[in-house]
Amino acid sequence: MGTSERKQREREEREQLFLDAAEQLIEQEGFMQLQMAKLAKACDYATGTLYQHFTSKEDLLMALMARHSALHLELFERIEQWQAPSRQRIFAICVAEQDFNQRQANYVKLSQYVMTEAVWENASETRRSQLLQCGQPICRIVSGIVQQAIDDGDLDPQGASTMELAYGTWALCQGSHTLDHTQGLLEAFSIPRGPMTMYRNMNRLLNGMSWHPLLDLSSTETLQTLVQQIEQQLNIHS
Amino acid sequence: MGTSERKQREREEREQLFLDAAEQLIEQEGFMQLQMAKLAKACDYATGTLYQHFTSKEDLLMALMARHSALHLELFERIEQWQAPSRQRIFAICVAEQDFNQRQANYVKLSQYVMTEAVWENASETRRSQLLQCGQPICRIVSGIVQQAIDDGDLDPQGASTMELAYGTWALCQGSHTLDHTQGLLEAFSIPRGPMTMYRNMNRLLNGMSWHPLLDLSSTETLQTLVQQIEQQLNIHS
DNA sequence: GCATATTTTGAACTAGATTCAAAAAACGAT
DNA sequence: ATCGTTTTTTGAATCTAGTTCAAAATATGC
Repeated sequence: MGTSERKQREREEREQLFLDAAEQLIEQEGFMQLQMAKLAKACDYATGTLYQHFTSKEDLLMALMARHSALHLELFERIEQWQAPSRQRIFAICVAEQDFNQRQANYVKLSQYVMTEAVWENASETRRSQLLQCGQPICRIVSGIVQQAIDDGDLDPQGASTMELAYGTWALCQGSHTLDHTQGLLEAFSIPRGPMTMYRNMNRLLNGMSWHPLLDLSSTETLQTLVQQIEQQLNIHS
Repeated sequence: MGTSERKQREREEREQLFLDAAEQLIEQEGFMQLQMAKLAKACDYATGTLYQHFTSKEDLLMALMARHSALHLELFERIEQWQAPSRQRIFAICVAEQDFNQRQANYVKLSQYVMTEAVWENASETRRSQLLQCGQPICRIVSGIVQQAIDDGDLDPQGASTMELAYGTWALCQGSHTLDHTQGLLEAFSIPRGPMTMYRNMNRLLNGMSWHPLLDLSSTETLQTLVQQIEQQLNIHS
């Protein structure tokens, strides 16, 4: 009946309200400082009400992550639409992500935290699969680019599945961001901070997949121009 | 004077005792279940005593990590001693790590957790730099292998620092392990579990660095043989 | 053997997540 | 509109586990 639909909608709205407020609080004082009671009060609800939406604090963090990944997806969709050689498109993902993560450092940390057993295991099963679902379209887009490369004859998979190749780029991105965001690590090993290191390594990986056209890494210029081109065309930094 | 030396030693011994016990408890029930009071009791000490060694629970987890990384280092040292072409040696690190992490799944999770802001920021500064120090010899060894490759003419850095190249392999390993250990992730994206995916991607990266001799990835056989060879020669699975 | 300094102890303190019985609100039938 | 019933909200009470600290125990040096 009609009333229950409205209720459902109101419930959904309240959930978004909680998430909005959580986002704001995290913005202000970092996600470690987030407190359930404080959050509830900030929304003029009782603590218990918060627990009608999220089974635990971890569940809430994960919900936040899931919602946030919609923004992330948007990025990928922009690249999906972009008409360009596959090699540029796959690299564009890396560039877009780098920029995205740069600006949402809190979220990189949060996602790192959420993927931890400590958090993962304390969220509801529903939430976990929701979050995994969020990855699906992204996965589809990346696979699509790999597939395009194969179809265009730019990439010979040599027996590897499209997923395997996509996984490689993913792992490299993931690992780079993790290392990047670990306090003091780059400094301890005197690795220059900044995206270029990761860009170069990504292109090495792509070259190693024989993903044409290969990029010449001996010139800093070439890569920098490429990055700028991508940033402009995709309207990154917007 | 003599007495204070003995005291120092006893203190050190007790610290190891705590860490041993913590290790055992984690073995039994996972690191999330570790409780300071329980741990102290298990060692027949009061809770307060535990806090004379570790400023917080996070500090303890980090100490555990630091100690554990000595085992990790051992692995790297075995490879450092190993006389072989640089390309085999750098890949051997990957193989050895894979095996190591396979068997110490708890530690992969712990290290993932420890590198989280939530933990990192709650450990003492001393401990943090201790942990970073632990990475130094490993870093040195990997850099050494890269350097060997350059000296042997197997690798043209094309202007990249040895650290940058080492960083690439590190990030790929790191990222792969993170993804591997995130519950349900591989399954959600139907990526076959097992080390071969990561081995192939690592070799793609190395090929992309033009690290000679390049490995032909079109044959599963070749790679598998290589892995077996490395495992035998390094006496992995021991 | 005694005065002083150091170390250990564990009960008390604390923070903050979670629960749940009571109160309030919504609902639906009369 | 009224009343009995169901659903939702509330927030004080509960609970867990990390951390502290004053008192007790032990060690040290004279």
